[in-house]
Order: sequence, then structure tokens, then C-alpha cells
Amino acid sequence: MRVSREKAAANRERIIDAAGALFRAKGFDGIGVADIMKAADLTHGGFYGHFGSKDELIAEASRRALARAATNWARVVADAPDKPYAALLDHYLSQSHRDDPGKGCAFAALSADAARGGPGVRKAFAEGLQPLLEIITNALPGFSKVARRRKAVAGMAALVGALTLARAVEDESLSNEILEAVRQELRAAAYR
Amino acid sequence: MRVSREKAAANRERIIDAAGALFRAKGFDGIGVADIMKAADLTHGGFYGHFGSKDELIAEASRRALARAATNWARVVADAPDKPYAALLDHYLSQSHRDDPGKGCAFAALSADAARGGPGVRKAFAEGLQPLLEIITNALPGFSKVARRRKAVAGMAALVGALTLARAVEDESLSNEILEAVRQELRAAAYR
DNA sequence: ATTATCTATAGATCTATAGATAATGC
DNA sequence: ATTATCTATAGATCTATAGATAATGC
Repeated sequence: MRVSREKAAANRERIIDAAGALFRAKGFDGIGVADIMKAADLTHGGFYGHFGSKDELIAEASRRALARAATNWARVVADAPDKPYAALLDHYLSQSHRDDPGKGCAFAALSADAARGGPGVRKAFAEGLQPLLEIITNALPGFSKVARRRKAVAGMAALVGALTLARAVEDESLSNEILEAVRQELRAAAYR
Repeated sequence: MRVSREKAAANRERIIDAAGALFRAKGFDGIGVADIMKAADLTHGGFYGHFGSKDELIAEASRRALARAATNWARVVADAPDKPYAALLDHYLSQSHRDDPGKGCAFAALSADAARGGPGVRKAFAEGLQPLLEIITNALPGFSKVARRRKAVAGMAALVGALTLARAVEDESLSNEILEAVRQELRAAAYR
């Protein structure tokens, strides 16, 4: 049955959010349109009224998840005005973040998938990365602007790599070692 | 037609190598058994004489690719006895490495896929990571053993994250900036 | 009358298996 | 006789579409 224009817009949002979580948990190729629609409490066929293709949803869900990361980071930083960068590190490199990819950072969960994807997704990833780099650049203490930008980019890479590796290894003590080592090294490089 | 026992063993090797390259290029879910067998110049049905399942091949191809990374790294380090760590950074963070995932580091290409995989793959990733960490630990100059291990783990995370992000972003100058920033920061952290 | 959603299905693809084939190795 | 490979196919799943349905919004 048909629903109101307003309700239809809300349904679209639910599809994007469901897709964002399921893609992060299972990868772009690991979940189908039908299961995403089921998670959004809609039927399979209704999907193509909202999106032209699965690729279109992939790009849209990526944009959404990456933008949400930026607002989360901004909140974390704002809540710790004295040591914003350290707060970011603690937040990102936590065990709870590692253990719940579906709600976590889309860069850690989906960058490898994006690298194999089309220009649409890869554009979303490039545009989604810049705000996070700016947040880190501004959160870093001291140094010149150029040095802070460089440290921000390198820090971002270390964060993403740490979470990705920590999730990939079966060995939990190795996984914890990765999170802890990156936290200590990045903290030392910033507050040296 | 049947082939000799020796030839059959060689066929198995070809399947593993083809799978290693195709998995890195397209992900575990992005390539099928039939296409892997075609790349190995064999027919689809023959696969199940060599492996019990696709998952079994995923674990085996991961072990192979990760072990090969260790021998590559050992060579790079041995070829630059004065600055082995810097040589490793230059080698890993090159544009040619970024632009050819199929022949490159399996951690950068497949860690996110492995994180979603079964215990077999994740065990292969845990066991494959240790040799690389040891190579970095030994290549790092100065510091205590504990400090070098910590720097090795953090460095590995930064390398993997850098390559993954550099591949995910459509923007080439941003991609190059990532490679360059991580190279400079890791070099500075080691040879400070 | 328009349109958001649903039902049903086409067509492609994927993993896995069964049975046939033909060369090896006893 | 054994067995590595091939042909053919079953059964599941995936993207995308067509046509029906029913509530909204002019």
C-alpha cells in the first residue's frame, strides 16, 4: 500500500541507515538489496523506487556514514577541550569500537571495499576524509599548520590501520596490543 | 583428462597463486571459484578435488600471500643494511604498490575482508602478522626492545592504513599526500 | 490521478556435487 | 585400478524489472 510523501522520505532514510550498518558489518558484496530492505522493514521490490541501483545506495550510505563520523568526532573533541586529540585516540581505539564494526568508523570497515568500487564511492570517501583530517589538524597541539596537517594524515592512517588489523587477527592479545601501541605512539608524537 | 601426480600438485599451486592475486584485487566476495579456476587454466569442477570449500582456499591463499610478504620484506631489509626501516617505508608506500593491489600487501588489501571471515582466515592473519612485526622490530634503530616492538606495531598499522586509504580516495593528490605524510612521520619517529 | 509499496519473476551468477573421461602408476 | 580433471547441473542467491495494489494529494 502507498504511504504519505513524508513517510516515504522516512523510509528512504531507514534504507540508508540500515545499509550503512549492514555494509560496515558485512561489506558491500556481503549483503544484498533484499536483506537491506528487510532490515528497513520494507520489501525487496520497493528498493528501486528509492534508488536506481545498489551502487547508488552504496555511495549514498557511504556519504551518510562518513558524515556521521565527522559529527561524532566533533562532539568527542568538543567534550575534551584540554586534550582533544588524546580523547579522539581513546575513543577510536577502544575495544568496543573494534567489536562493533556496524556502528563504527566507515573508513576502517569499508575503505578496502571502496578501493575496489566505482568512482561514486571513491569520491564519497575522498570527500568524507577531509573533514576528519581537519578535526585532527585542529585538535593537535603546537607545531606549525603544515606539521599538524602531516601529523593528522599520518595519525588517521594509523587509526584506520589499527582498527582494521585489530579486527582481522584471531589472537585477542595481539589485537589489544595493536590498539594500545597505536594509542601510545600517536599520543607521544603529539604531546611530545 | 588425468595428469601426473606432480602436475596435479603444480595445478594446486597455480590455483593458490591465482586466488591470492584475484582475492587481493577483488576481495573474498568479489571473485568466484569458477573465475579463479579459469585464471589457473582449469575447469570449475576440478576445484573440489583440491579444496574442500572456497573458505579453505581463502585461508590457504591468505597464508601464502602473507608468507610471501614476509620474504619480500626480508629481502628489502637485507638490501639496505644501513637504513633498513627507511627502505621498508619507501618500498611499501610507493605509488606502484598502491596502484597494483593484486600483487601487493595482503594486509592492506584483505584485512577488512578477513575481519568478516571465519576463524580459519583470521588465524592466518594473526599468524602472518607476527613475522612482519619482527622484521620491523629488528629494522628499527636504537630504543629498547619494548619500545621498538611498540613502534613496529604502530608503524605496521600506519602502513596498512595509509595504503588502504590511498586506494580508497578518488582524489589523487590526497592519495599521494597520505603516502607521503606517513612516510615522513614514520621516518621521523624512528630516526629522530 | 498519482505514486509508494508489494508480489512475482526473469536472468545472471555462485557454491557445490555427480558422473563421465582418460592418463597415470601399480 | 586409481585418480585428476572435465562436463553438466542442482539449488541457492543476487540485481533488476514488470505489473498489481491501495492510500495520498490534487
